Amino acid sequence: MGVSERFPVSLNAVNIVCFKIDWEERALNVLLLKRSISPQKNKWSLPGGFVQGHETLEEAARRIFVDETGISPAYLSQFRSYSNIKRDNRVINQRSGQKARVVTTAFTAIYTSDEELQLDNESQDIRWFKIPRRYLSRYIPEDFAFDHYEILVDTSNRLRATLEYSGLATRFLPEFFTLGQIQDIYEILWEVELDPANFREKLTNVDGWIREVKKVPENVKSRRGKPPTWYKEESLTNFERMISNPEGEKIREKEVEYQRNIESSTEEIKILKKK
Amino acid sequence: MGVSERFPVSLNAVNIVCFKIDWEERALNVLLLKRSISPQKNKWSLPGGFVQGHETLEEAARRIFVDETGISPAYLSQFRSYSNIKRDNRVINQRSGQKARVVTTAFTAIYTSDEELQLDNESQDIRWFKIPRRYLSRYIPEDFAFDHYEILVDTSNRLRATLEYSGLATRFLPEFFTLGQIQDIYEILWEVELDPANFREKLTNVDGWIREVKKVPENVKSRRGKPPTWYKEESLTNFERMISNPEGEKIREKEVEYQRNIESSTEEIKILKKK
DNA sequence: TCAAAAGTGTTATAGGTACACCCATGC
DNA sequence: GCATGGGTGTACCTATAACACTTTTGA
Repeated sequence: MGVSERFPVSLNAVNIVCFKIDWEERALNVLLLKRSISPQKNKWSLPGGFVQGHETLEEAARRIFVDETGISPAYLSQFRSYSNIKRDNRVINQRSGQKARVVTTAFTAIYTSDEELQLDNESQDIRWFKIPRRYLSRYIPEDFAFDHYEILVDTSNRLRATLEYSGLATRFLPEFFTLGQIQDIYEILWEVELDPANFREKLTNVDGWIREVKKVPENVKSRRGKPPTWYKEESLTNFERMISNPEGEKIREKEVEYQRNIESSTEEIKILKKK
Repeated sequence: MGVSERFPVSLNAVNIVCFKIDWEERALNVLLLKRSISPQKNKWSLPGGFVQGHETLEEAARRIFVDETGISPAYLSQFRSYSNIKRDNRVINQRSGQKARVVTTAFTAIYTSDEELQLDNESQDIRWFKIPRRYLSRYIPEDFAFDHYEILVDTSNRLRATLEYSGLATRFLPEFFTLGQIQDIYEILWEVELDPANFREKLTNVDGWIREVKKVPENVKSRRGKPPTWYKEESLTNFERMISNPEGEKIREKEVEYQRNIESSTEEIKILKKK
């Protein structure tokens, strides 16, 4: 059962849900690995692994993600921990047959570049998958390892909901960007069309989020149309007023559903109070 | 270091930040325990303990909270995990001297009733502490165990910020409540005064959150003034438009600061990408 | 009858939505 | 010139904020 009753052994893992924008398809993508080792061999999974004794969850997430994918995320932040007992309960000592359950902490990551992915030796395939808001199952693998499908769905719902009241959108963009590109992020993630005039109005009324930069960044190839004003992120603020999503009701419903799920998971056990 | 390099031992704990409203003082309170065991003996701490192998984090949080306090929370939801290596690194085997680090997952809990607290044998004192927005240190103990002060501050900032776009306020109230009581929650947590007329307007425009109930609940002692309309929570929605906090800027700033902190904690390690 | 709490109404201002229009550039 | 993406202006409507006012009760 554990090292002792007092200190039961459980293993701490992390999993990284890494998003990027596919600019050609105008779609949100997520990075998945096909496992080549047991358990759950041959199934698709989120990048992840065990936390070592000398590192924080955040450090583990970054280390493991870089090791398993060959790329480095521009943003990495804790989402929540998953601890269903059945999610992963494995033998940790072949001789004694001792088993331990695995608690994983899911991280939301954002990747902004376009480098080549590198397979490590625990995976047989690595790919970006399109994750649309609807009919998700048509675009992603059927055979997910552990509870990684659930983690993916929770994380992407939260990501979409978060855009309404935080400046996370700019984390999908390079250092210098235009207002039109911020609008693109919102349109791609929400799968809606927004009025450019009103959207810009909204953006320029958010304090402390983005700052105009005078010089045009290098490596910008000129194209048709008026040259845009360039901006850079100042700080990742939360908004005073929401940038409201025309399809927001559906996304907020999913967040409500999610809340109900994580709450009900505690209702199963009834404990009598001491008296 | 661990069971093996592959499966490093780390201990999973939970801590519960339990809030309630002190209606007499019109203040937000948090429940703290004074430890009577090592480590960190005689320091004040959040209720918490180790997760057993057969239970989820949520189940552990509820079990431990009930055991340690004698009361049962009306709301319990994961906040985030804390994994600083120095936060708690303890000997788990006296013979071998084997040490293990403790990762804790903090939970936000809300208590709505007023039953008597029960001390268990690992604590020498249990008390509700007032946690105002400013000059917090004047109201809470100086000697906090582990990183519990940090957890308390993060959690209460998040709680205050969350009210702007979610219906969490009703979780501080009993099954049946009035619009005035919802306003009280906002006023107490934000330490502001809100216009009753405009506040009611806002509330009645939120879909699916609260529902009018025709009958007057029992045990309501009549008092001066027009008898109020009674409501009950329908579902814990996220709002389409924020209920904006006149002091919101300061609270949002704290959330931004917090975001910066948890992000920068990953920046310390630089890892070269494989090529 | 008056104080207290709940609840309604009114007005000025700010914000949101829809849409027409202007600007600078490459082809 | 004209298509293209960037950007401004305006009219209309809704939301918010401030505050006066009415309703219903207990003492």
